[in-house]
Amino acid sequence: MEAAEAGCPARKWSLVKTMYATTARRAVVDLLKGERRYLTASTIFALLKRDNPKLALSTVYRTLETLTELGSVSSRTEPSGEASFVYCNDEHHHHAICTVCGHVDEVDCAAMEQFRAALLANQSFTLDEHSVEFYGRCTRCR
Amino acid sequence: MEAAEAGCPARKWSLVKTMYATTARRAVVDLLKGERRYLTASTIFALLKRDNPKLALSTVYRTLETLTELGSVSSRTEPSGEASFVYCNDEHHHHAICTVCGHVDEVDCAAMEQFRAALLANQSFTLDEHSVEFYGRCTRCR
DNA sequence: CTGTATGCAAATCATTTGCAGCTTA
DNA sequence: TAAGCTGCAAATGATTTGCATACAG
Repeated sequence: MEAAEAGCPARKWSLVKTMYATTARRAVVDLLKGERRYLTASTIFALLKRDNPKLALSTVYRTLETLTELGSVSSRTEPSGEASFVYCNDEHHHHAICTVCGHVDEVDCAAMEQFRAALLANQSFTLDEHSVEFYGRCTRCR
Repeated sequence: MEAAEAGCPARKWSLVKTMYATTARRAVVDLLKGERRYLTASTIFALLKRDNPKLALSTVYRTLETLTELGSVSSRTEPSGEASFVYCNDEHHHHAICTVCGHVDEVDCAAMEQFRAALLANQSFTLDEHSVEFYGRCTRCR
């Protein structure tokens, strides 16, 4: 573990050569775009297995890794320790997660600027990046 | 994976019966209190192994689990997938992590209230819990 | 065709667990 | 002493990897 980059959300772009629009990839993306909530690799695998009987779990993992590098997918770690993934555009990385249905919305956080100023003033901490997750109830579940 | 509790930071208190103040536990707590930065179980194990040659990695894991339940320790997941832990008091759960030295400070976030109001007004999201991590440079590393 | 992606099975690796012996209160 | 710990080694379980085959462009 590197202290200097203790989990700071890295934005890495592989030197993408060519990206084949394969059946498996389309399936994963379509599913995630439709769900809009965090799903584990095995859940995704199970859901897609129906229509793609010969799909392999390793392919799901490889696809999720690729999508994450591209910034189309964001991941988190469930309390159980498993990784889970949501579809999201590359710009936003602040999520409002419904504790009832699991629905994930992206959040606009202009207010974060105030935090940055307060942090610097109060404890001389220069804010560079932040990782935020909000838990609550979405419109439908209130 | 449970959608309804998609990683919402649970605060669980085991029905603590008796807690023996063993050598291993004291060692782990002392180390974490001194470091104040996220350390993985194996790093902790390696550091303590010096003075406690017969310490077992499984004991470190069990101790960290206990401390987490008690609220004395908070954990996160490194990009590598390993879990890492910091000492912290039970009250605060907002960390300012230095991207240079890894030092973890606790953050007072009264400003979060403004977020709550904005979220509700802008996208009808009722904020219950939030998990926040700030990355930046601490006083010493600026 | 040629570079990629996939399936399958085997390999990793962090974390957990069973159990007999050792400690703490 | 008795209820809790610990070490050790074996068991788990998620994620990764090697490789021969199947596709996409």
